[in-house]
Amino acid sequence: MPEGHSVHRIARQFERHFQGVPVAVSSPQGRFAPGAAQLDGHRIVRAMAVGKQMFLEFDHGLWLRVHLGIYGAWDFAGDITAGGTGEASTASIGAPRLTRLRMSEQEQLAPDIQSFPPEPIGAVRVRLLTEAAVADLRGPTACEVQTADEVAASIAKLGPDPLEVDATEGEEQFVAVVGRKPTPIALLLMDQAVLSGIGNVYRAELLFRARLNPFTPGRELADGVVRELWRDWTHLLRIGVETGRMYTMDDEDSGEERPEHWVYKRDGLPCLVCGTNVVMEELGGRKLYWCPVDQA
DNA sequence: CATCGATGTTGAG
DNA sequence: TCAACCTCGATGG
Repeated sequence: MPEGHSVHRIARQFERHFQGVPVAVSSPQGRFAPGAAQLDGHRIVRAMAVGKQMFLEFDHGLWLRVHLGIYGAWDFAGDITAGGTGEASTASIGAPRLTRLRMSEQEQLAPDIQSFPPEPIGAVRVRLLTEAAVADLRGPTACEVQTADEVAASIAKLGPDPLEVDATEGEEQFVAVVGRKPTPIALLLMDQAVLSGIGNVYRAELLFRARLNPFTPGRELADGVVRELWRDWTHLLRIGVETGRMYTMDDEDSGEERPEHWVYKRDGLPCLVCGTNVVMEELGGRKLYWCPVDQA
């Protein structure tokens, strides 16, 4: 479920609380026991997010690759901080508070844990445990140990992630690929081999913000329009990573009663710009929302 | 309390 | 094209 911004935030949590210290790796559920044994006791030296995938590098050269899929989630607990760079630690001067934070497409604080480490809840595929913090992974689509070469191969299959690649190179690559595809732009934006990290919410919102017809073939779009899509995705992704929310309306301070999004999940409701009813259609097995007038 | 559907991807057919 | 993966909040009876 999470789109790219969440994965960057999760990687940030690992950098902040798990990097540089020995990590006990286990698989309470059992399904990942062999992989856990390969990593157990080593230190995490790097956490990297590329699109919707996260890669944790350990000090002996092996990596953990995780993709949350549609309902995977990380639960962090212990002496941890929640959220963005500017937020203060929850640890007080005295005993650390035992915060519990669930990170999936949404982030939510759960009631503090009573003892550390807490018992695993449900089917925990992998548990990463340090002296101060614990991370439990549940329901992922992918969770595997990789060599550095395998990591490189995984990343090579992915289109550019604006926060991971050189901005100019990423933009040029995206423009070049879109420019030769007959595929509807709505499908290209969701194609992780073309551009990394966009999911169904950001897809619909980016297309509306650009006032683009979702069915326009990539190669029929002017380069400038495609560049603007890249730049807007970069913009929205940055906001998402900093806030933990999928802000797409650029006016957080306007009325409290405003909808969260321009068109996503607003089929049958009036377009916020022109009043025409937003429509929904299945495309490539996913629901696509757009305004038939503003995005004609 | 049962059922549905989801911000995703893979792989079978 | 569609089921499977196997979680969990929202919805309805």
